[in-house]
Amino acid sequence: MPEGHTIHRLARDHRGWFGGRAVSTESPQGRFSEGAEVLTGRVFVDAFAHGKHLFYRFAGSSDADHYVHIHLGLFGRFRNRKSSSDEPTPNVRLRISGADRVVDLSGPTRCELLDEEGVKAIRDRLGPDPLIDDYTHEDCLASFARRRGAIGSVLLDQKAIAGLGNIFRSELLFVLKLNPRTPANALSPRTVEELWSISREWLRLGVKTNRIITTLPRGTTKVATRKAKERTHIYKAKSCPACAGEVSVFQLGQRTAYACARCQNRSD
DNA sequence: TGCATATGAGTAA
DNA sequence: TACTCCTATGCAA
Repeated sequence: MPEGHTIHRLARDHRGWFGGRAVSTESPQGRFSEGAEVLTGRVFVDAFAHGKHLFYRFAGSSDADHYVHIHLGLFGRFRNRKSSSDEPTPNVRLRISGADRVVDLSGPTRCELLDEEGVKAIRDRLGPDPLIDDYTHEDCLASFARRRGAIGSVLLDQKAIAGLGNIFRSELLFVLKLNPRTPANALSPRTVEELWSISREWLRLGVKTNRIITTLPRGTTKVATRKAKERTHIYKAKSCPACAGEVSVFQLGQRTAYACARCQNRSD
């Protein structure tokens, strides 16, 4: 279930469970055996996220620190295990075992060992992440201004803004009443600021609740249990929740987009 | 039981 | 643009 909030939540959890202590690592599947061998027994210093990318930092002994870069892609997922005596399934790429926590990673698009330079190279390619406080709506505005594509495509482009995925894309455009084909560089500063601020709120709520909820009134923090269909407005909806009209389903930026042609007519 | 689908992105052409 | 990686889930049969 990887949009950015999932990754930031994983970073937070893993930092809390393993941070500052030596852990053991293994690759039951075998595809990260060399990495696991380098890392096992080392101190897990930190975990952090940028967009949908997860990074671990491991202490070097006499050498430089080691980093792990993980990207879940569409299929990757982490599972928590009770203890290291639980047999991993054969497709587990990486298992990390700490004093009282064990996590299994399966199906990632990327799971690789990097040095500090390597981490920097990846982060340099990523756009501003609404969950990272160093970035502001100004960064987002500057980024959008440089792009010619439709806002519906740009929202999925991790170089433009990092951490949003296909669900948040449709939901953001819906609440802003924006036509997905509006050029990103045509949006007013005010609209971009609003887009940034809503993204931040939704992603933060996502970190907290571990799910995507876009239907809470702005500023609300109390989350009532909601059925899946009530958590989003337009994504995969049959009809528009505002006008009851038909939802248009189309490909935009290589992915399926959902929008109401009647309500989302702003071009800014 | 089996198949379509999915919240992603790199690479080749 | 098309193809590839790779796994889990939900729903139809």
